[in-house]
Amino acid sequence: MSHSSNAPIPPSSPKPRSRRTPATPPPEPAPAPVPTSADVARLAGVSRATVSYVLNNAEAVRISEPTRRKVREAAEELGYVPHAAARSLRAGHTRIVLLPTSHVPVGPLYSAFLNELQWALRRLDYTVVQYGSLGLTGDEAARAWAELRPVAVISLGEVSLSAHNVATLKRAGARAVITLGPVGVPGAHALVMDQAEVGARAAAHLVERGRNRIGVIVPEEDGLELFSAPRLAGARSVPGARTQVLPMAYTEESAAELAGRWRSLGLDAVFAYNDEYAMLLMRALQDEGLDVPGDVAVMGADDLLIGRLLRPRLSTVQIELPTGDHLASLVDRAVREPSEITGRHDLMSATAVRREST
Amino acid sequence: MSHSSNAPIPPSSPKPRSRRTPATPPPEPAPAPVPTSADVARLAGVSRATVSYVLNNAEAVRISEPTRRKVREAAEELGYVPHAAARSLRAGHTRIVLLPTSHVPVGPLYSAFLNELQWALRRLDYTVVQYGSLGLTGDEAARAWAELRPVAVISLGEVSLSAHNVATLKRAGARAVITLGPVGVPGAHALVMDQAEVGARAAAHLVERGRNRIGVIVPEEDGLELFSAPRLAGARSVPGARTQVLPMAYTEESAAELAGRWRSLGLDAVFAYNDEYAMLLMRALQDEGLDVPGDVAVMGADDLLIGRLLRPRLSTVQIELPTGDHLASLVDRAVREPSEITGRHDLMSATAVRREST
DNA sequence: TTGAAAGCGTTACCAT
DNA sequence: ATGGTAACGCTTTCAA
Repeated sequence: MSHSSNAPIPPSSPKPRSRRTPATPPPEPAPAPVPTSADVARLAGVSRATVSYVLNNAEAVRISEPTRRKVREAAEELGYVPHAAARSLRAGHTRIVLLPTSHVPVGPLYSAFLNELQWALRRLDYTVVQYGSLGLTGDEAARAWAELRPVAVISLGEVSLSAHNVATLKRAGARAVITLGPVGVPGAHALVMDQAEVGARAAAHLVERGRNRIGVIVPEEDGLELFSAPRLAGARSVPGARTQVLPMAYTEESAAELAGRWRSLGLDAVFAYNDEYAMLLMRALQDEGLDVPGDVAVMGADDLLIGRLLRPRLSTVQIELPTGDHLASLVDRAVREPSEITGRHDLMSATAVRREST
Repeated sequence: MSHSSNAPIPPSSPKPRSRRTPATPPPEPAPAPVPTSADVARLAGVSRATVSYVLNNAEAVRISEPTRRKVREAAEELGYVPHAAARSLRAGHTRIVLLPTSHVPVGPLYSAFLNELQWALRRLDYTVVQYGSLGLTGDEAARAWAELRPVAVISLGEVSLSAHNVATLKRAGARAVITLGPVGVPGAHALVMDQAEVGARAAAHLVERGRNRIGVIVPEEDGLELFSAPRLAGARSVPGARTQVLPMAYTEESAAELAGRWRSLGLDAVFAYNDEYAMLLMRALQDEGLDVPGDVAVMGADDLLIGRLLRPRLSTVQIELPTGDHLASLVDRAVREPSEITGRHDLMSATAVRREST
């Protein structure tokens, strides 16, 4: 186990030819080797330890000003940049927050939210790794994520994690595994954002307005079930509401097709996945000669700006989301003191907003 | 400024059998140590080398089936997951593609594009690291990115890189530094997506339709200058177009305010940043009693679906973007054979689409 | 067929 | 005030 690597090095010793792994014979243009702290040390005529101290502003040890300058200049000259992987290997932990991504944008509201979250995490000095997990099982995903040794994982529910998967991640060093989905996973911090409430508010509102034969628009696009399924379930759960599932793609054709057979459906209201789908369908219904809300009440969700620009103005479900900063600091707290935050935390609230379309 | 290593996270405490450095006395809840390949080897009664061979399906060496099973079972039992950082440290390179992010969503079109790109990269087995670079100078950003030793960097232009910065990244092992912005950086692969063309097409279309006093809507939101500035410049460059800059926020209030003083501006056309801003303004103008396109022609950009749902239907600039797959494979080629792809590649084309608003 | 050991780049202890 | 050195977890010759 003795690592007698580069033995006592005279400051003037010539630089070794090639330090790179000779895995493959250098094709032709020998790639210039990445400068290491050892290179800096050699150039500055000091030890690697000293380099580390200087560059990290270590306070435990005192380094003379001339030495500091020498080291800094050497680093500058070589264009030295420390190696994050080596550092975290040594440190025993990373600052990686892993964010699994579904492969379809789930709408402007959540895109903005996720974006905000990333920024907030970045501000707290975390490194956000976006990990696409298309079609991975819980086991596969957990393994793949664990390889990166993230200090935290924030899952929206793209993959359904078992308690065992959470355990795998924790054993790999994750101090916080957070689920944002409707369902809590045993062992994980559950920050509940239950989309079911959205559907429930919408349906309840429609029932209140005297409608009870409610069509529910479910996007045909893949990857949205995560949001659309709970919303549908929520709508179904409302007493007095007779719901009917209506798949629709986010295209004019699909909307026109649905609108074309609308009269035969015998519905007096519709709740769309979100305001965008609602707008699309409402336009198609109007083009079909139907009156909104006279013939059919239309309800959207997410309270997007476009809803207010339509005529009639779109009734919707307004969603109160935590700010990215808030969630980020929650994550940060969970990382610092894993035991502190636990159990379910409700983060989302939904309210029906009546405008003119219902 | 960021010393991610000196993070306020207590190092994992020592295992009873003392593999870890007993730096600090165990706080309280001794976190179980992360199992390593050595642990697997010990449990399976083989050497670490054998473990590596088995788990990586090494073909150079033949391991007996019983041994393989023993190793696999041991790994399973311990929930062993290899450590990506250690692996890439040893390997001398990573599969990280670094994607700097601006802190504001630049619109549905580009969000979707970036999302697609991430997926395509993921499919090619790259790890996408989203790196927020708010307010970093080129030097700072290059350093921070280089620490991760990404094999490729895809910059949209959030930070302006110098040739020196590109050199830093390459010296840190980046085989491809790709800029998607309008301007090429010396030393980088330039995949040009020049937003100026969008503005030029829009203005040219308006001039063709007999309008020449053109207002150009520029978002007040931060982080969009990256796109809006070139679009504005493009519009200005069109002969015969007299342009006027009109800052506007993406809110009803801002739009109403602008619409309120519209008649005093003496304009006969407007080109908005994108279809969303166009929709917002068009509604405000209509509410103000102005006729579109009679009193004022309205032109959007990005050819979003909503534009086709409006009345009058929104004229726009359709943008032909490369698919995420295409760009990903371009990146992949650049990584595999850095010399092959070089120089400027034009990736974007823009076409004016006349509907009813102009 | 398997094992011992070197080394990737870093940092932190313990000597000078 | 500095420098030697071990160790983080992994892969890969080289020997046995």
